[in-house]
Amino acid sequence: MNSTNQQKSVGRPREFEEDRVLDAVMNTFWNQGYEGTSLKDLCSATGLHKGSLYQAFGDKHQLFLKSLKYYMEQSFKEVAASAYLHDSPMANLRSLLNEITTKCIEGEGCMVVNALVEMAPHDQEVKQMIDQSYAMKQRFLTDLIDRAQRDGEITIKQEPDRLAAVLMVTLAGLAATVKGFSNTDHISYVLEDVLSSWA
Amino acid sequence: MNSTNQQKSVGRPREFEEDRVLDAVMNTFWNQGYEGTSLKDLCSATGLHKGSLYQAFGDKHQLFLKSLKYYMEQSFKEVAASAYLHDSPMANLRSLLNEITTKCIEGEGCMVVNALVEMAPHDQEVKQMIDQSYAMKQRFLTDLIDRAQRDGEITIKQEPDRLAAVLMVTLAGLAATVKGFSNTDHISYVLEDVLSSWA
DNA sequence: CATATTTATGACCAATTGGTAATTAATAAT
DNA sequence: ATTATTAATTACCAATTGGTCATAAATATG
Repeated sequence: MNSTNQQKSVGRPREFEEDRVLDAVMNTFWNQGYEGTSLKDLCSATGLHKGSLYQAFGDKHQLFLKSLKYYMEQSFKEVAASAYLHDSPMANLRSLLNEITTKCIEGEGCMVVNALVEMAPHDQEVKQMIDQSYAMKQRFLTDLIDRAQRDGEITIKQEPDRLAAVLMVTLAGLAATVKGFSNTDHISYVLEDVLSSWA
Repeated sequence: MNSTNQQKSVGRPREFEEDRVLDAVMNTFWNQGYEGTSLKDLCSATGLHKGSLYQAFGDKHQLFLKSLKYYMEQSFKEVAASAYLHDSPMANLRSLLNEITTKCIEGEGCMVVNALVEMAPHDQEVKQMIDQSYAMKQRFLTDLIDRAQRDGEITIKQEPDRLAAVLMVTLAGLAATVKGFSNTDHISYVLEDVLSSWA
């Protein structure tokens, strides 16, 4: 295995980069949903024929799972960094929530929330993936809140994990709400307002 | 027009009650989504043939719009009453949010939030309907919050409409979150926690 | 009873769906 | 150069999709 992931192997070489394709697939599912996306859509988005798509990634459902996983990894990477910029846990929490809010507004929502609403009730695999990522994010927030409380920057007397649950629900709500409004001014203050009510 | 809505008219009489059908359609769209629901699904849910469905309600999209409108009316009726049970605005706000939370958990989500996530970005008519109902609910909450602030039961210094926006987003988040968890214990406290942080 | 009107039913339709398989092309190993 | 292996392309498939239409059935009117 080398750094460019182009290990020479027997047979005709791939003409596409897997991540480039996964990115296109992800974007298509992200803004059309699972049922709203046809294989034809995926082909025109990726430039591949469905035969190639199937051989490389499996059927539509597997393709969705892989693109969802890709989304989770990428978006977490993109966002988690903002939680380590400052010394104070509260400042880190603030900039994290700001970053998520910004990304959520720019991206017109969150693929995980889309999948949660459309698929989780009828798709055990999707449900499990979301469950896992939810638990991880919840722990991440709980930790930040806990430390902010010890620092005295959060004075409200409530269990950190319950406060984290409030943030998680609010963030999900943000991702949903954003899809209905062209003017997102009101919405962008919501997380700040929640946080400042804990001061 | 009479009270039973069974005005005798020329031609073969309908063999179904419009509201009964609309209710079945609503439930199907509610838990399968728009793209996830086929005409066959709607036929088996209502017991009608698609010819009848088309003649009575129009095509799939119109049928969705009508069932969404039906949902909005019914759910608002069901829930709004809990905001007039007590004298204190704060107590009314509390019981309203409790009622919504309970209904949301029982119904495994909210059809409006589902439609918001799945359709609003690509469907102008759905977007408008949701926009309207959102504005109305926001005003409803703003009014309650405003009066609770004047009563001194909400002490946090923030504009009522911004606090209402927080509640709206949190409620949307609740509707989304509920779809991923069989155990809804943690979630059921979220609205209470938000409210109590304003005390 | 005959007619006009509305509804229910089932046949029908072109287009699209997700998915498969056969063929051709490009590479590495021998 | 031949062969094995993998990928790209194309043709193909049954099933389902949303939607229409002709026909039969049920009622009110005359």
